[in-house]
Amino acid sequence: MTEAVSRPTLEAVAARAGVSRATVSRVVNGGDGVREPLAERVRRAVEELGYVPNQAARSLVTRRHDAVAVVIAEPETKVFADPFFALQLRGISKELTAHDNQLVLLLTEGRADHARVARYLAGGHVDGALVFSLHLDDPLPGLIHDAGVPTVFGGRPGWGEDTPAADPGVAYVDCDNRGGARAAVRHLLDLGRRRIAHITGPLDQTSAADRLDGYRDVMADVLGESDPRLVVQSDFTPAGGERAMRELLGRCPDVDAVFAANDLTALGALRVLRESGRRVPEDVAVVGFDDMVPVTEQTEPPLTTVRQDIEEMGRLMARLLLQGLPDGRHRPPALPGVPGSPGTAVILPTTLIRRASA
Amino acid sequence: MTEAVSRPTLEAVAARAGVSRATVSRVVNGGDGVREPLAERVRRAVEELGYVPNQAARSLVTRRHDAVAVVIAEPETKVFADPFFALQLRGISKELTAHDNQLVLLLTEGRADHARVARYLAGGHVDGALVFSLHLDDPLPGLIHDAGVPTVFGGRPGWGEDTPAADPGVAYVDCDNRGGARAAVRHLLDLGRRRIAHITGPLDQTSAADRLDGYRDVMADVLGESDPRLVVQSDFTPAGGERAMRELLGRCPDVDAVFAANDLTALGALRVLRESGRRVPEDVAVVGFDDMVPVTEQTEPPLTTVRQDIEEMGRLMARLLLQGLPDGRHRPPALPGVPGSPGTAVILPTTLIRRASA
DNA sequence: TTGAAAGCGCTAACAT
DNA sequence: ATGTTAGCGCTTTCAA
Repeated sequence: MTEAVSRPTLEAVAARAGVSRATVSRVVNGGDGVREPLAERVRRAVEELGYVPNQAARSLVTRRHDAVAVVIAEPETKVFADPFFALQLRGISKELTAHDNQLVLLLTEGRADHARVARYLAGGHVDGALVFSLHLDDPLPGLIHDAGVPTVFGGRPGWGEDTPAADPGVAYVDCDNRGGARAAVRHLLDLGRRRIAHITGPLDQTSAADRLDGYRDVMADVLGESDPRLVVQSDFTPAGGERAMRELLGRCPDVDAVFAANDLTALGALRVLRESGRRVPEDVAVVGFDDMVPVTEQTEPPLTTVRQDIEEMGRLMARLLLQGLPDGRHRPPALPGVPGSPGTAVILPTTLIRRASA
Repeated sequence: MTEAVSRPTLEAVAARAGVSRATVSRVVNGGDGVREPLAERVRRAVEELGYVPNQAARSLVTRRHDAVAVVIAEPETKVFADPFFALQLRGISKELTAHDNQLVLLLTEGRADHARVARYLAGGHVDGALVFSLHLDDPLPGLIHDAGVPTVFGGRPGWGEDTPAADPGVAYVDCDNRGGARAAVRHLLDLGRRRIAHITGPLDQTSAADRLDGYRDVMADVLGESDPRLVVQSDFTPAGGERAMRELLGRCPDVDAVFAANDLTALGALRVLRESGRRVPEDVAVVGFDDMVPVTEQTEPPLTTVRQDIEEMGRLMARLLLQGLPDGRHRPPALPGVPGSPGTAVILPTTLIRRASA
């Protein structure tokens, strides 16, 4: 195995360049206030010695780390199976990189990991945290809150004001789940469908709950009352979508449209519909949510869905966090129209993308 | 946004408990050599103040971080699309967690990121690095080497002894790619097939090159000479597998077996074979590599493949790294039969799993 | 513009 | 068994 080598210190560079440590430090940190011939000597010494600042020492005095943790409270398998996270991470990664911050990905699966993550955050390894995929009863937000690290959540946090983690200052980025769901259902109604079913996501996540609310809004509005058997709970996965669709076909064989809580769910539903001999969209129209292009364009038929810009959500989360951080070298400009203050919520719009399935 | 709070220091805990800093430090780090009544007082003070050690300060003196970086030199999209990484990470994660080390995932896509990652490693954030998915001309190993961080590679590194990164001390974990490939091809021969094609992975990765070598070993051995048109280069993806299979069908319509470099490739090949009206395995037998269960069991027909224990590889990588680290509190016991010295290579066996496709 | 010196919060000798 | 003290490598006043 490659062995650890002992790295040169500021002191060594100073000695080599024949200057004081302070001068080297100045040059390394941008070089303001050091005259040229000297600065150049220092740069050469840095180069020759292969000097890299020791971050522990630096952080100890600056209290900055130029690193941000992304905490995902899902098992690896799920994280890696769902393109949603990939897109969000890509957005986050781009924004952080642009401001010279390192992304540190913290995966947690189960309670034991929670404590470890909390310790990591409280231990001062990072300047802030971006937190995802919280469920209603999740203890993680409480722990993170206690860790005292600036945090932005991905998706509206689900806890009420009476929980230990309640904090009027939570910042989060989300899309207009309820509005998007309304648009989807309205579209199905416009198509003349009346027996419109909804396959939900896990209802302990606000995104799923909000989409269900949107569905109900429109159904109640237009049809007065909605048949509760048309709603089946599921879990945002293709397998879950299959199960739900079977269940649905069993209890309401007359269903003529399905609004699936996300594209992966729609994928499963589509499979079962085909299996059962239903034509899409002739017999049953299907609408998804997310618009994960690799999924939606390869379904048979191509999926009509509610588009949200997932990568942009990631980018905004990162930007919101960086903005709120105490002065560092690398703060992005304030978001226009978005106060950088605590408690900010950014809700991105959704748009219906019409393809062939509805 | 949740604001940063200023955390209590050792000093504060000491004052509250009415003891010296050293005593608090001892208690916090295991409590050896502190008598009970005192220790308890300290623990209470820690609790009341919500004290968490500052890692920067601690690392500065101990030179330990209890954190390990996993560096993946692929774009996020690919990392998250390929279950391979998920499995490997799970193995790594389990082993690290068991020894109280934090996993820090560093994704790099492109040269710019390389420099950043190198700085991160050299900056002393982690005790070691686990590095994946290197291509032959990759500058990353050189940079990582210069960073002077103990490293274990996933897969045999591809660079020769003449490159800047050459180091007789590289440690890596791999599976028996060549042997596995031989077994696959031999199996196809035993089935009576003679026009056996191979769809390769990206040949700048040793795993792909080794599998190709295994294929050639057996073909040359048994058939004397092999038709070069039976080998098509691809890239380990389903889409690549489709392209390659089409190409293959075009130039050798008489092909009666395909050894695909991995399961994802086989998946694509299977699709094209079905499309072209070939029956599997009657007309064309197909063997994959990896045995990613979620893939292999859902193909039509179920895929015969060469199994490697990916999660175990991850676990071993982590263990190898931890073992080689200078004394810390959390070193795993030495691997039986595996010298913990630099330059260790662990090669895991592969086994042919017979399903319906060959 | 440059250098000297203090100190970030912690651990580990060394004293007691 | 407990306390005292000297740094770890860096940034940042403050003086020169």
